[in-house]
Amino acid sequence: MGPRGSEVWHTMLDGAEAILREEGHAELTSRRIAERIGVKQRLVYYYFHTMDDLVVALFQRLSERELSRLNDALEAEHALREIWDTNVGSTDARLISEFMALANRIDALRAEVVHFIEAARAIEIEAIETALKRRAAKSETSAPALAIIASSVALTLTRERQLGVSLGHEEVLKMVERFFLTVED
Amino acid sequence: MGPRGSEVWHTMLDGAEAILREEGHAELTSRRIAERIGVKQRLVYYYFHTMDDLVVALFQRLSERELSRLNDALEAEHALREIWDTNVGSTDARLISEFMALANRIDALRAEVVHFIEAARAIEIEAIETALKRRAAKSETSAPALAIIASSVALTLTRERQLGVSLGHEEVLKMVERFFLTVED
DNA sequence: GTCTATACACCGATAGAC
DNA sequence: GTCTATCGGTGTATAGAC
Repeated sequence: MGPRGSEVWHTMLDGAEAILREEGHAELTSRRIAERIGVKQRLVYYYFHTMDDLVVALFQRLSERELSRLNDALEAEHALREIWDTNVGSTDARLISEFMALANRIDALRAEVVHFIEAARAIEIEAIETALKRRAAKSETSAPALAIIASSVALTLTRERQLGVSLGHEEVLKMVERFFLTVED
Repeated sequence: MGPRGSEVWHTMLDGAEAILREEGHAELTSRRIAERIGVKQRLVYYYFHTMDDLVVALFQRLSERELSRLNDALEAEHALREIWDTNVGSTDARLISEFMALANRIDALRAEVVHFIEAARAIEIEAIETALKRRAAKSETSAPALAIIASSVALTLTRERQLGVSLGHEEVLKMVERFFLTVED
């Protein structure tokens, strides 16, 4: 396995990520990656033993960045709102759906996905608990339940917006806004 | 295009659906379908001009069945609970994720997915409105918002259960149960 | 309606030179 | 570390016989 973390290594993952976002996993081949970043196909197999390894590494890199981002948000004043806005505003639903389909097939990727979901949820639960405590409001509300609801809805809104569906979106956004007003300023 | 709705036509879609559920779209090829149902590959192209056509037809068949099921549930006494239980209990999250990824690539499929989401949501909104009216409770609650929340959460719970994640599931199920007790006896 | 046979493209992966 | 060259396999799709 080639030097993990090297410049070329990152360049290859950059190319792979762009292909996955723009064209989907059917086009995510060693040849397309090499063509895109201007090297020969053989080199991809120098840095990643198999294409599955490359996909797992790509998800790991993305997962680490996202978890780091979530941890940073935890320090912000309005952590909840920041997490929500980012999830709804800059999540790439297509990228996620491609990874989900790939995880059905690649065991190592599925393990990474599970780890990410659990780690992200733990952070989000913490953000919600902090917000609820600060307002000392509705202590009977379950933070884990809210965490699942919020992340589920955020993903759905993003996916549907990208598909071109908007039925009910306005109403749910209003409801979320009302919730924020009760727990954060 | 071969006889749509004929016996062989359905057999082919049955095989395709099984492959998609069990092995994913990477294995959904004309050769594998033919092998699985015991015909020659050429025949697949007699009934479906292209593999994309087959995928679209498969989703349409599934979509029609699901919408019909939802409409039937609307007639039941506890429509909401029935819809919820089916969504959480017998939805195949893997099948959905495979279709989602395919929809990123196949325009005609994306159009079918959009139609399904909108039709299903309309039915679910109706079920929620009926339940809310019957109890004359919380008339300020938005049915479209609840519809999005419920379907989002149901899909997440199903997907995560199949992945092996359970963090927060118990809490959200309790919350749903409490909601049912307030609108449906 | 179902078959045999095949054209053609592209894939993952490896051998081995420089 | 990057390359040329290549192998074996599989995919979509079509020509055309029966």
